[in-house]
Amino acid sequence: MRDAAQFFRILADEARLKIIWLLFHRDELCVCDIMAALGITQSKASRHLATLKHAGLVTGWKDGLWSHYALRPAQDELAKIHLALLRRSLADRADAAALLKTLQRWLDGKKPGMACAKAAARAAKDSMKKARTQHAGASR
Amino acid sequence: MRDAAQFFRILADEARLKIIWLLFHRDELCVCDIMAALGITQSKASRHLATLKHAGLVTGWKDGLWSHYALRPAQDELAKIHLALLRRSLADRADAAALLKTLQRWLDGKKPGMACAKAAARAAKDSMKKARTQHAGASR
DNA sequence: CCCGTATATTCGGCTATACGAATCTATGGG
DNA sequence: CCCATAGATTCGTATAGCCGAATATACGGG
Repeated sequence: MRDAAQFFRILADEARLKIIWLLFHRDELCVCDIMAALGITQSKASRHLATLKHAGLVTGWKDGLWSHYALRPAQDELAKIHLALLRRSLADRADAAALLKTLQRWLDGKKPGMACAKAAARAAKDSMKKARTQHAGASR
Repeated sequence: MRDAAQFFRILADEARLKIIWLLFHRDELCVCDIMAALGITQSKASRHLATLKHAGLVTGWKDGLWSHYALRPAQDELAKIHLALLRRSLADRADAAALLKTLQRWLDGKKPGMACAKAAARAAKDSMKKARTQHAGASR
């Protein structure tokens, strides 16, 4: 049962849940996509992806400069069913839908040859700023 | 999605998983039952039960000196399905079955009027000792 | 009242995990 | 070569969670 707890520990992080959620809907994403969609720093994106990979939920491969990540067809039965279920239960959450839309917007704006990691970092910083002010506003 | 992560965080602890698992199979248990079955200290049992209660997964009520706890028919859809699934996926784990047997043995030995918390603490200490020596043996 | 019991809570310490910033490592283009 | 880029890793730190021991609370019996 220790490994069951371990498995849930992997899911017990909002950023990781979001990454998994996005990967349900795209075959693959690169690190800068995650940065831009979640509005997080590069190191945070990279670290969480490494965690997911290490846990076996995700695969990653390099293609030149870019690292791509994709969901891994879960080997473990516990994981498989829980992930399928997770997908369904996230499906009717407003923030999950919004997240997909943010990703879509980012992907649409992506031009081949652009400095996409920098653009992603900018986008992330903007969205962090927006989140902060929203928060400040909401707390009054 | 923050609350989804929060929910998984509750499940991300072996002791809490075990408690939930036991409560799947008995209508109610008191703190000393948990201590004895899991082989943990009183404060650990009480704290994890409080956590589960606070998370809404469990209800508790006092009956004289004893506190009883029971699973709470989950209100949240996410929680409900995941718990049902969890139950199924734990069902064919050897350690989960063993845990139930340990509980059964403890309950069978329980006599009305006995100092059951003390007996539970003793049982817990014994099982901790056994686990330690097993561990030491296995690591060689 | 006073005591023993069952449970809750507090305390102090420890470990695990998360984070941003900075740095390191590859890789491809000029 | 050299440089800019994508991503991985390190570093120092902050926070969160877990723990056992000790203490506090609340209840019931004598």
